[in-house]
Amino acid sequence: MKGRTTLKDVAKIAGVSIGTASMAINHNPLVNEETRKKVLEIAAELEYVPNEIARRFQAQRTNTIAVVIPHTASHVFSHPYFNGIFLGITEVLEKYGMTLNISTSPAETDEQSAYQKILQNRAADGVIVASAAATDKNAFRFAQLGYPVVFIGDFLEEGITSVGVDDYAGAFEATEHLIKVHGFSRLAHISGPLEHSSARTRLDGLLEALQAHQLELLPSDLYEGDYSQEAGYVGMKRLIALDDPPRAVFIGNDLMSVGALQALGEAGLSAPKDVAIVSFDDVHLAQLTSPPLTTVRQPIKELGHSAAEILMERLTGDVDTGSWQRTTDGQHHKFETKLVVRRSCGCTGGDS
Amino acid sequence: MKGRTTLKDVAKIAGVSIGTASMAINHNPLVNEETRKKVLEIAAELEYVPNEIARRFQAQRTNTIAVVIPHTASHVFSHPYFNGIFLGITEVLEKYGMTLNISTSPAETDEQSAYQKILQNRAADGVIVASAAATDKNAFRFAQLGYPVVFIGDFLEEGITSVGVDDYAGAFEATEHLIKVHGFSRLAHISGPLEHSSARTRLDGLLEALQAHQLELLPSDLYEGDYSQEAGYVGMKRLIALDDPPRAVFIGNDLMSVGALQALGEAGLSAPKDVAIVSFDDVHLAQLTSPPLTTVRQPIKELGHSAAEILMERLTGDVDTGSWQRTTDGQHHKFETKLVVRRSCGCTGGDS
DNA sequence: CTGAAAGCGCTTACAG
DNA sequence: CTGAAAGCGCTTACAG
Repeated sequence: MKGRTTLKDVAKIAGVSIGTASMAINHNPLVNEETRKKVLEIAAELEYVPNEIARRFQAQRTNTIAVVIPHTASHVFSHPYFNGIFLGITEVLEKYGMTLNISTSPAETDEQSAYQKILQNRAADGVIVASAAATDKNAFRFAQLGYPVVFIGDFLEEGITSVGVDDYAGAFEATEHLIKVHGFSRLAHISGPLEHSSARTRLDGLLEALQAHQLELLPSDLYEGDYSQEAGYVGMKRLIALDDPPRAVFIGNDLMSVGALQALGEAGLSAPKDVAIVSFDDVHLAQLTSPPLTTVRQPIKELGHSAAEILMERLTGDVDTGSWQRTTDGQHHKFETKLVVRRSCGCTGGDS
Repeated sequence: MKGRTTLKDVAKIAGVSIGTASMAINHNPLVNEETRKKVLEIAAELEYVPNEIARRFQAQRTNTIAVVIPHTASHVFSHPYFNGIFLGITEVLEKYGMTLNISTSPAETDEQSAYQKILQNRAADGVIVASAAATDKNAFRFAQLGYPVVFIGDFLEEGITSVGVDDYAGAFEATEHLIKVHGFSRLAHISGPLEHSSARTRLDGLLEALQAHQLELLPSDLYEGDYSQEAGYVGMKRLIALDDPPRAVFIGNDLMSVGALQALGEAGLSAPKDVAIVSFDDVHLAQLTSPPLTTVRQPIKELGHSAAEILMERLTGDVDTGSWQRTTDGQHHKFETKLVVRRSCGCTGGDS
């Protein structure tokens, strides 16, 4: 910190100019072998470490990728979904020597500020936006300002690159499983926040599957949650309090299913005996509940992975071509989902 | 990105010097009210955003705190413990407008590199080290280099500030619960990696509690794990394969208990009927297993919180006093633990 | 109250 | 192959 040795010190002692010292240290082939050796030697002796901030300033690059998640830190760090996202992103950033900057909001109602922090500082070379509402305009500002940006989720706007999952097919399959395998003719649904396209699309998949079997969703059988455990708890309480409670529920994510299971337990009920449950995500938790959850697996880590790869491609691609608008701009990558059958639906299957 | 408007642009159009423009934008009271207004107006018009990298360079501060965890990203993001740590840290950094930089290692055997990344770059104003082995010398380099650093865990070296938990008392209480409440006279233990002081200290607590009741730990009743679910699984398999398997196990953390429960299930056994289990951590998972875990609660989020607060205090304290070696240097903060009784130990208690 | 200058530590053309 | 200079965008003394 204090009096750190600088390039200037190294250069002086090595008896060369700062420029030469710089090139030596960066292994620029222009510099003479012997000179380089000497410089490196002195640098080692003085324990010289390049000042990264100065480098970044010089290069006008931060070597940082921001992940913007317009929710509170508490939300983000308690939802296993984001863990998977972070893991995927981190793995690729590590490869590129980049750093991850997680930007959350101080209050759930103040989603703006997660964006603001990045926009204000411009302290990132690129941005990944996750779990934003489809209606969230903030997200688009990054793109407008020329930031390389990749969305995780369904953003079908022009010119935006996104990676997502086939929520529709996943929900459809989950629904059909309850109808065709278990013979239910009435399904309830605890959804995520419907201004999120993931929640909306899962609902659509459910509705279509119902319709394909000439079934309908009763208005009282739909509870809109927010993907939290609490919401699943409340939602299930509501459903079982109905005069004629549903016997099968498709729940928008695993965390809500955990809450739903709790609500059942408290009411002296259990899944799948009283209520069959099919869920979405297949996070680690899904195997631990009792019964373990039948759930639509989405490749969460791969989402992060792929978002980061695409972003890095754009960042390095930009450097190569000098152009800011080429490459994958506006593409939508979609991963397949897969129903993992465990026991909450009434199957007696294994526990994989 | 490209042609961003700079202070110079603003200054020119506003018809003032760059210095004045700078002061105006930073609300320096020296500058005349009218001048400031004009500058601000022009700045808004041009959508001027200060270049944060330049600012950092100028101030030689990164506004970033590094959290160094010498494990792989995959380890870090799958252990709920770290979620709690991140949450606590993030909440305070948000308050100070600082950014979090999570530094992990590409390979579990390569713990060095988590440190290296920070050391090399110096791209952080301060460092929090978590989950380092007691033998891990790397950690001390930060302090040697004059970095403000706070350890999470038990680091009783001179001059190092740490925040930790009373592992000893927690383990002692857990052990006594099994002995005194449930009447066991033989306990097994699945520990964390014993080069980590948390694991070592929990083992010590167990041993002391046993000894206080004239009991001993059989060598074959100790399995050294690594805090992973897998380790708990393997450890429990080993224990139940003994000729005379133990009927009660103290397990070093909740994640291993999850694995242990799996092993029991596969063997057609269950807790607490066949084996009573008391665990450590009380992460979210602990409530979800069946049976829910009786476990020693440690205030994980508070650890992160407190580590970050201490660090920020030092960082801002340093600024105030201009001295780098004052304040909390070398203090050890210790949080209390508390046994949360659920059902894995054989109690029939509630589920809180 | 404001302008001109120096400087944070590096890298990168440009001469030589 | 190397040195001297310019410059990345800001802030902070220092004159005036």
